[in-house]
Amino acid sequence: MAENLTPPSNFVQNAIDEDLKNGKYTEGIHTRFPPEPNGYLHIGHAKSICLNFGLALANGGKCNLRFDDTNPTKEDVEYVDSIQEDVKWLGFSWEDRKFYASNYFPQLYEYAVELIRRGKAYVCDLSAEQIRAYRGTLTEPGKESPYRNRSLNENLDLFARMKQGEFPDGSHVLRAKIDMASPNITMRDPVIYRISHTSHHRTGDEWCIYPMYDFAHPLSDAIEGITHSVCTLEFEDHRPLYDWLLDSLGFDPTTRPRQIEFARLNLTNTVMSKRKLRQLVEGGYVSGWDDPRMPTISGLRRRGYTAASIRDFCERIGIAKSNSLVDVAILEHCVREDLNVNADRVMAVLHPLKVVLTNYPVGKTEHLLAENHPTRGGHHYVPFGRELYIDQADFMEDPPKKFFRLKPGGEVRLKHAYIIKCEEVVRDAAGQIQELHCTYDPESKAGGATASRKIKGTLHWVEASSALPAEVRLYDYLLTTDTDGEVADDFLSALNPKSLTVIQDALIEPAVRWTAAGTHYQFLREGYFCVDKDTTPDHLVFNQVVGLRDSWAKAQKG
RNA sequence: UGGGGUAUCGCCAAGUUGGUAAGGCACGGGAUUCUGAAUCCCGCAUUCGUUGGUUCGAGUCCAGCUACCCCAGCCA
Repeated sequence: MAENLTPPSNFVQNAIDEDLKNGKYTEGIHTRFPPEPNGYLHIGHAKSICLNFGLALANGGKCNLRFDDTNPTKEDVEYVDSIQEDVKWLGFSWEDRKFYASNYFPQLYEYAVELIRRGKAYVCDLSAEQIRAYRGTLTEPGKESPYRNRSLNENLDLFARMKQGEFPDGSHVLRAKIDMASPNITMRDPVIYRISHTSHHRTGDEWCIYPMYDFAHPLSDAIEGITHSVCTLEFEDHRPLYDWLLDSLGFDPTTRPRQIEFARLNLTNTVMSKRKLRQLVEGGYVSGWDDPRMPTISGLRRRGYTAASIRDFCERIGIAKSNSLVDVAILEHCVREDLNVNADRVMAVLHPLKVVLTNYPVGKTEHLLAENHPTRGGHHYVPFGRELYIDQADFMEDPPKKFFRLKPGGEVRLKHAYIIKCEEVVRDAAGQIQELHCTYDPESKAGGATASRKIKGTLHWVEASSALPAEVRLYDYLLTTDTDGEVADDFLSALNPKSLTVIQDALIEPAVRWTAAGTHYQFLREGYFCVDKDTTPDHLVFNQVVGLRDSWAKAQKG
C-alpha cells in the first residue's frame, strides 16, 4: 500500500490525535472491522475496511476482523468465507486476530448476570407487541414494564432458565433497566437478550438465547481492547447506551473503547443496501453477487477493478459526518489511473469492418513489433497481412469536420504498422458496405523512409487470418439516475435495460490466446478490459472495466 | 410538537487556539501525441445554508431561523 503514505486528515484521526495527546490509550490504537455475516461485502464496506485498517496502520496500531454473528436466523458460513476473501483481496490483514462475537457468548452471558446483580437489568415477560406499545413514541414517553421491579433472585433464576431452554421463543427477554421516559428511544429499557431456539453456524445448539447488537458490540469491543469503535451515523443514538453499558459494568473510562460515527458511502447510479442488492440477485436482474455490474467487492473484482484502485477511491472520498452522494466518476478515474500504468496494451476490434490492401502481396505475412506499454516498455509481435479488420466506427463515408479517422480518399496510420489510404468502398447487393479497398505506403512502417509523415489519425486493427474471436462484455450503469444523481426509491424502475451488451464476434490479436482470468489489458483506443473467469483458450471472454476518456465522443454529443 | 446529527465550488472534502477559503473528481482552454488515451501547463468559491450580533478582523465565537438525514426490530 504505497500509494499514499500521508492520508488526508479526517475527523476520526483528529479524535485519535486528541486522545493520544490527552494521554489516553497508551497501549496503542486498536480498531476493528465488524461485519455481520449475512451478505456479501460492497464498496460501502470497503470504505469502512480502509478506514479501520487504515487508522490502525497510520497509528502503529492493530485492526481486528470480528464477525458480529449474534443473530443466527440471518447468518451463514457462506458469508464468513466471502467476507474474509474480500478483506484479504483488498490488501488488509487481521493477522491472528479473527474473532467472532459468538466466541464471547459465555462471557457475554456472565456480563448479563452481573448487570442483573447490579440491579441494572431485568427479565421481562411482555410480548414483542406489548414491548412496542410500552415503548411510547418519538414524542411521548414510554411506560415501565410491570416486570421491571422483579427481585434480584427472580431475575437471576428466570435468566438462567431462559438459557436452560425452559421457555419458548418470544416469551421472555432480558432488558437493561435505564429510563422509559428518555427522549432517546434507544435508552427506553432496550432488549439485550432474546430467546431463539435456532442453531448457530458456529455454536450449533449450545445456546438458545442470543445477545442483541447493542449489548454484544460494546462488550466485544472492550474484551478485545478496542480503543476506537468506528461505525456509521445511524448508531449515533446508540452511543449513550454503548457508554452506559461499559459504565454500568465498571470499565475504566480512560481505557475503554470509544464509539465514533461517520457517514456511510452513497454512490451515484448505485444502490448499496443489502436488501436491494439481494433483490437484484434473487430477482434475476443480475447473474449473481459477483455480477460485474454489482457494487459488491466480488462484482467489482470480476469487473476488473483493482484492489489498489478501490483503496485509492476510499482515500479520495474522505471521511466525514455529512450524508453525501459520491460521483461514481471518481471510482472510474481511480481504475483508469491504476490500469493506465499497469495494463498491457493490445489491439481488439469490437465491430469488425474488413479492409483489403490491394497493393500488399498476396500470401505475405509480417510480424510487427508492438510495445506492451507506452512508458513501461516490453514488446510483442503482431501479425500483419493483406486482409485486416478495423472498427466500423473508424470509417465514415461522409464524415463531419475534424474526423481524423478513415474516409474515402483519406489516409490513416495503422498503429504499429503502415499508413493506408482508402481507395474504394465495396458494397454488397443490398448496398451495405462490405469491405474497404485500401493501399498501403510500404515505406511508412517504423524505421521506413516515410515513417515520420504526419498523419492525424491512428487506428487499431487486427489481421484477418490470425485474429482470435472473442466475447466482449460491455457494461453501462445498472441503474439510471435523476438529475441529482439519485436512484429512484422504486429502484427496480430505474434499472438500465442496456447495462449489459455482449459482443460475440469481436476479434483480438493472437498474442492474448493463453491469457489467464483476471488479467488486465487496455484495448487500444477502446478501454480497459479484464479476462473473465468464463474464459477458455478456445473462447476468450473479456469484461470491460471502464472505457477510455473520449473527448471526441464528448465533442460529438455536445 | 421529542431526541440525535449535518449544512464550505456541479460532486467529494481540508480548514488545529478567530487573521483574511487546501486538494481531488468533473468541467473549460492550450501544448504534446503512431492510443481523439496518457502527459504537461492554465482557468475554475470576494465566498463558507440563512439572518443578526461580538470583534480591528469570523467558515471558524454567540443568538435566531431554514433545509436535509437518522431513531418507535425480541435486525445490525
